[in-house]
Amino acid sequence: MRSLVWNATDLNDPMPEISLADGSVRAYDNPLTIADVAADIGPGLARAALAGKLNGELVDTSTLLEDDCKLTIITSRDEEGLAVIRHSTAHLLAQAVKQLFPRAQVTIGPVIENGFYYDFSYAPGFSEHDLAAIEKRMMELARADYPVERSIMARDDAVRYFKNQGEMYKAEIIAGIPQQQVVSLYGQNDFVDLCRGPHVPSTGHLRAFKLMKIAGAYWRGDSKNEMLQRIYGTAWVDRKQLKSYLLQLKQAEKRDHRKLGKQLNLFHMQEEAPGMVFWHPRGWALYQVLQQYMRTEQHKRNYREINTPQVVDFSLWQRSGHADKFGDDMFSVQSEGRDFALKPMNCPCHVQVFNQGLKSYRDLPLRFAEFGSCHRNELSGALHGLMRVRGFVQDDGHIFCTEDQIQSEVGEFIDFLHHVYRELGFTDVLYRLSTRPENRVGDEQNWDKAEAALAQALDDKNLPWKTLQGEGAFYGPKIEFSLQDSIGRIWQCGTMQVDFAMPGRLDAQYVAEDGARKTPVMLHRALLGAFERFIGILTEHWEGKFPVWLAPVQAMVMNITDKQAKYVEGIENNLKKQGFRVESDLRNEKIGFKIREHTLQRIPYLLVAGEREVATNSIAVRTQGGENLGTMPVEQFITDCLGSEA
RNA sequence: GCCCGCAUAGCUCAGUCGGUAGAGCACUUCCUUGGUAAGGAAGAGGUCACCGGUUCAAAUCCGGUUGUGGGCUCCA
Repeated sequence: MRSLVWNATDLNDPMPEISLADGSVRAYDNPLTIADVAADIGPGLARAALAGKLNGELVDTSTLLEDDCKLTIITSRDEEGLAVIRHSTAHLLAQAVKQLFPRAQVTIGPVIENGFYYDFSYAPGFSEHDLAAIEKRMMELARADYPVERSIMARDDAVRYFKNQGEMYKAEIIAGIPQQQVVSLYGQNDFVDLCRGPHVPSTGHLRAFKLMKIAGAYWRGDSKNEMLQRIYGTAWVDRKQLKSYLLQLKQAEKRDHRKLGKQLNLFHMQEEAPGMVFWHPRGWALYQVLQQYMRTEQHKRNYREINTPQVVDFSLWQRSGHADKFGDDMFSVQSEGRDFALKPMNCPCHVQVFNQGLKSYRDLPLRFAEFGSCHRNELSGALHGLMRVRGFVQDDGHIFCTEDQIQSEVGEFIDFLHHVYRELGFTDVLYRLSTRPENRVGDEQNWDKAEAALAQALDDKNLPWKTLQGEGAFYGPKIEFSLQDSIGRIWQCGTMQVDFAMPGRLDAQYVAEDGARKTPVMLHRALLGAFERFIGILTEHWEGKFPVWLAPVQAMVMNITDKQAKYVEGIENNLKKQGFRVESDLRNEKIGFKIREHTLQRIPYLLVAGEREVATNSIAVRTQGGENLGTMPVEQFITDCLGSEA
């Protein structure tokens, strides 16, 4: 092998000429692999090379270079390198599992955020206690540094090969590939798996991984299929990165709203009411502030607040179409021989309000809002703290309008939502457009129109959005506005849904300009979604350190000795009269003790009154962060710290 | 609903090999009246989630139920 520095005159040279990422070009007198090129550049790179990017395509280092090409050597410093490591670690897991549990069948093992998983079919099932042994075997296999070798096979041969191995799931996957296609297999020691690749050159490159948890997962993601055993793992370039990731997870745990909810005494849940919340004084204060804030903001935007019944005869849900699709998930109430349901949503009730009195096109757009209390009997396994509950209150709203008004209404709504999210501290919003599902009502043209209207609205605002194919509601497509919790799970909060179907089903009409009766379009929308979920997200986002205007208790007033008790109560009452959320702590404890306690309770301002403050008719102000703002009269504290929003 | 964990005092958690339960904080009482992240002492507090089984004996082993945690599925 001979490497030459590129000479611009050799244009007809048959040797492979390789343009590298740094702009240099190398030519060789015979075909060679990416690993060879790496070795030619330097022994350090030869050791570090995990894969190559050949003309933009990610390939193995064993790939033979025969023609001129553009090549980037991928190492663990590249994002793609880490993905390759994770993918190869998934294979390592499968190899270890096959060695320890020969009867287990392999299925798929993709890379996910922070790691990978692998799904196995194994009738006796794995237990979390098995993970340690599997992980130990993985370490041994990695240390053995087996070369990872790629080979190809005709599709039908591959199907036969895996069937012979007893790997029925693999055979089924390969049988789904077009017949004329060849498939690639990757082998390491005694283990062979179907895979597109690429993979690390040898198992020794896998140095920092940890198996995290075990879960069930349906074959091909369908709950009608059998359940497989999924093992999740995390993998990193080195031990240091792994350690820092695990530490990060541990720290995120401290922000968990369930933990903070208990520590800050916001709410609790108990066995007698699974999935429903008992709000404590401080949690309810937060809830009420949030609700009042939303009420004010909606009022500014010409929403009319209404309120509709909790218990409604089943016949209404049948007419709306909800009983058909969600009947089993509704709480039912039998009384006086009639079947009622606890309302699972507010829209049919809003149509009832709309239907009272004849509406004119001049009334549109008509915007109804309700803090609507809803109950849904969610699957027990779906419940999750405040994020997924069975009883909740939506900041629901329905806009009745004409088709021509859709675009501007959706646009205004997005602005509204951004305003609210910004004031609550959220700037990272995920935008998704969920399109027509298989089970749906309404005709196709209306679905076309509705989906196009929503897409257009997102584009008009220049928002980065993704499509969720088939994820829309049964009556219309929706934009989902989602936020993330402390460990990155995505939760839908806001929504905007275009509905051409339900108004017609429930006989909503208005009189148009020409005197004809027409059916309005209905826009279902929520900004927070459910107060419960939003407060969960809000708590994790602020780590319980809410901004003053949201804080359940804005200030705690405390005395140094019993002699200042009266004075402190006076301050407390004064602030309360002005509408602030204030408490006092007159306990016979040292001031350091009280400061510690209320600081841990994340109270924004701690007000201390001792002899000096009483003498000067003032208070000493300390922030939650520990900053001493000095001594000042109450009036000054209000203007400087609380603002005037009480 | 499904898969895998977990459930001990108000909270956070110990509890070995099966031999009738322990700490810290919180709580109550007393002492202390102390100037910005834990002052001291004493006391009280548990049908070990619930139901059943094995055993001379179960917090501990086995089965079931409920709740809960992590996933899957679902999410009007």
